Amino acid sequence: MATIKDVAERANVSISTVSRVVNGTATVAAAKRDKVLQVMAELKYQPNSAARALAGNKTGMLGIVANDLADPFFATLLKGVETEARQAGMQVLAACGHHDAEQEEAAIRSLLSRRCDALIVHSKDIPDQQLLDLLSECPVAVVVNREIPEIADRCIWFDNLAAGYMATKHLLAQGHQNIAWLGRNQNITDNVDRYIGFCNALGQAGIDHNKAYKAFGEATVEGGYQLAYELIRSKSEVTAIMAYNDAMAAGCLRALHELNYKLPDDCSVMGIDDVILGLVVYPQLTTVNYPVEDIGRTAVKKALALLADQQLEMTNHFSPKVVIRGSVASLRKSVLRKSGS
Amino acid sequence: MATIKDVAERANVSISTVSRVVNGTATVAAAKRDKVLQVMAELKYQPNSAARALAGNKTGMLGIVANDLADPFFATLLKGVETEARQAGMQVLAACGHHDAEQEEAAIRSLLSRRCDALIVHSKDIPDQQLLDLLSECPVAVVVNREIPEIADRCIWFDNLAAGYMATKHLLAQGHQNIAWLGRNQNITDNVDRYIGFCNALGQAGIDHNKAYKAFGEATVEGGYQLAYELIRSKSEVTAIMAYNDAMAAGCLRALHELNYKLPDDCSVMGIDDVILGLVVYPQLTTVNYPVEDIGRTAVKKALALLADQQLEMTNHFSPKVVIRGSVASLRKSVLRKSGS
DNA sequence: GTGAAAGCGCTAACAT
DNA sequence: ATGTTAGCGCTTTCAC
Repeated sequence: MATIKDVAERANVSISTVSRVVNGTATVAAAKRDKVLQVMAELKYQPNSAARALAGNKTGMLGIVANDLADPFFATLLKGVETEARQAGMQVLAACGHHDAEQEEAAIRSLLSRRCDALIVHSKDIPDQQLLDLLSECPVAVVVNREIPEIADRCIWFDNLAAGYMATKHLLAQGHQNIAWLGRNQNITDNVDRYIGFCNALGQAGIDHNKAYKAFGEATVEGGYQLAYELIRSKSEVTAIMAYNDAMAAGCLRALHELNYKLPDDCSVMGIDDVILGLVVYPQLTTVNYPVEDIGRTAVKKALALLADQQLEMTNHFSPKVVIRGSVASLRKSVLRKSGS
Repeated sequence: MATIKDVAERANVSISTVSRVVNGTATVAAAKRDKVLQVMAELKYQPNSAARALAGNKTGMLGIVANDLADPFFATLLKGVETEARQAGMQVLAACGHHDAEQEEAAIRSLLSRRCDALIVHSKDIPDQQLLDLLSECPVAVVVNREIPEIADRCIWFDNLAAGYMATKHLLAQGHQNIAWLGRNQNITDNVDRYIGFCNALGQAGIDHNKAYKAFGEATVEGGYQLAYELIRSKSEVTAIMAYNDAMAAGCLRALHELNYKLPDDCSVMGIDDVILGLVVYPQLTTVNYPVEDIGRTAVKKALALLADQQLEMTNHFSPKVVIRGSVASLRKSVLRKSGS
């Protein structure tokens, strides 16, 4: 591939002049500029980013650590990040943690090694202190979906507790009392917080959450399916299911269909996340919106502001919002229907 | 961040020695090696990839051009690419084309500029010749989901025509005759090929495809929904819908539910792609498997082989496979049910 | 086994 | 407005 030197020689100018034309860092005589531009095209010149990074001490790359790129949740986060980064002329370098502490660390290290100008980190498996330690090597790092007190101003998170609370409140408002919790069998903060929100709402309604129906499994469509299938067969008095996330809720819906439940009247189902899955199931899922794409964009904005040393004040805390669709019915209606059949 | 020089000084060795320890390119006396290792840890040394790339003339980066990272299809492709790349110790650099020729070109250029060792390209909007021209600047490029005669050996594609054909055959085998085609309103080869497959199957069954029911719209859940809704209301004699992809098929299912169709008996629906959406809808979608993740992995393997100058012979052509789930019923059953109601 | 030194392609002073 | 030059941090000969 052609280098800046090749271009300079062919255009009879110095490499500085070529550099100026490429970067627009200073004015160049029109004739020379045109000649350079022409030669660049002829030679299909593409500046070497490695050399640029080395000389200029910035790479123009934004690193992002996610868990699993195929998961709609991370894919959406990534999209938000990419959109915003591209607008700022930066490239996104993605590395996967695969829900594993060691791989998460390796992912961060490789991004560090690439000298990304900034890092957006989604990590659940590395302990706070170790993460802080790793990130201390990075000029700018923003943490998403996690709150670390020491760097609270560089954390962007979603209020999972409020999400669990609001979702459950919504179910209670529809008259449901026998509400089951379909949880995730993994103690990450998301899960714990949503569950606490669930318990709080129940407690406030005078329902003892210890007596609430609960089942725990994998946070996937399949996990939700299996859990719901078992639960409903043994506890037919349950009139509403609060799932940890939309994937589980979708599995849940499928199980109920298979058990010939008429939805949503025979049983209401509520999710949290608001991913695309909720739009394709029938009935469409009533859920709580988790603005992932927005979070991704905000994380990048924050990172860019930090890079530019602007103290740009912005929310780093996103609140949930209930999205009403078709999977939750009021209990009254359900009961009427049941007694009628 | 610490440099190789810092490490060398602190360990009382030359930078060459540090380099040797880091890369294992030559044996170093045990004592020195240990000292270097220790200092590296103390200083949290991370080799600067830019400098490495510049000096070593390879970046260890694999570039991938996709359209939209949030689309489950590309997300899965990306996952396959990432998995395979990571095993080979390479990092993935993603750039988006956003279904637009100019942006696709910009994406490729930026990847070229980054001096990726190899490129995996998914491009639909750039004409063959221009794409060849762009890729000629890249040491190794593999094209996915497209066949360009000049570089056929570096193309990995899926037989869309066979997919359309097999899917339609499946519908015909269930006795359906009034089959509607829910197509994409954009002439990319995928769409055209699948449609030709559809027509061929129909023709073989003695059905004039010109008279077949057709509707075209956006290849999304929403697009499928709207199209199906309109189509079914005006052409109730349709007993089966062949959708361009799973997303449209999912939208289709929703429309039918809303029209109070009993599925799959009142109307069968078939998709193509086999993405996660098909597992959450009810009934689960009968579709044709498109092994995207596999294609992603194969593309990387091919790229790596090319990099290593191995002439590794491998399939660069993936065939479809029908995946039978619950959204297609045999016509006989449907008719019986209809006359009985 | 180890160190010195020459680049890799570029940017950013610094001259002119 | 333009050219010269000194690095950026590393790999890789080439000597010893």
